Amino acid sequence: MRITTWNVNSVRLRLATLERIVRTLEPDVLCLQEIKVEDQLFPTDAVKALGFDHVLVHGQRNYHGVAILSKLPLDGHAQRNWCEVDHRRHQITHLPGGIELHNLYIPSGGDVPDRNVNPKFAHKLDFLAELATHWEAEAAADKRMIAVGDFNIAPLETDVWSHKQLLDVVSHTPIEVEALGRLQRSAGFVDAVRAVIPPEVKLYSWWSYRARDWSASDRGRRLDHVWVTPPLASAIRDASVLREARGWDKPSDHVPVTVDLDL
DNA sequence: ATGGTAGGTATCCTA
Repeated sequence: MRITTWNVNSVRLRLATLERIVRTLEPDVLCLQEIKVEDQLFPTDAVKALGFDHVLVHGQRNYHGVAILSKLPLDGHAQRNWCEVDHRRHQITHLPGGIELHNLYIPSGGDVPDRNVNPKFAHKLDFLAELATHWEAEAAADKRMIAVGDFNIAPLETDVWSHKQLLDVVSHTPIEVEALGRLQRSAGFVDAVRAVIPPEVKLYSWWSYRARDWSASDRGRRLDHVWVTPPLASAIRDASVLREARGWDKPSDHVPVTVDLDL
């Protein structure tokens, strides 16, 4: 099974790019974040025409929103809110074999990495903590689970273009990296991408729109992740980041991250 | 130290 996660940054504006990504990667399951559209206006017919018979949308107007497109049948559809904030950031379904799939858009956290002056940063940390507490309580490490999405944190030194220069930049601060670490430990998650591509190798999935030349400056961060619980760790076969998609017409600022599992 | 771009919406918010 091939699963891809991609922050699409407006699904309606990006349908041609979505089609090119599907033709290039041929994923069985494609998890989208930041669809920026409410459920009724999601282009369901267009994605079904790409071969995804099973479509689960958890959208909202203007901001956030997640969707799962699948060629495999999906069982159930749950949505979760964290921190009592009505943002559509988390949906859950089941893949064949009873595998629980989580599609996540973790809050970006604003500009100032101080929870006392920046409510968005506090929300990001609280979101991570509440989800970790939830997974710890249900002993999720024993379940067959996949968690994917835009986690908005680059945990490793090689996940950013400059570890030193980003230590005080939201997405790579020690407090965020620790919060993400607790979330990862909460269900014993294996970072499927780093299980394939060694942690020594620099690897990014996001480049700012603001760079004059994103590829030349290459100031990227690895914000998008695919994690699996221990019962699925031995199924990991391959992982890749479609860097070239950042250079296509009408790119998202994120590129797709793909993992192959032998289930 | 600063400002740079993009998307959706409404003339600003979020990333």
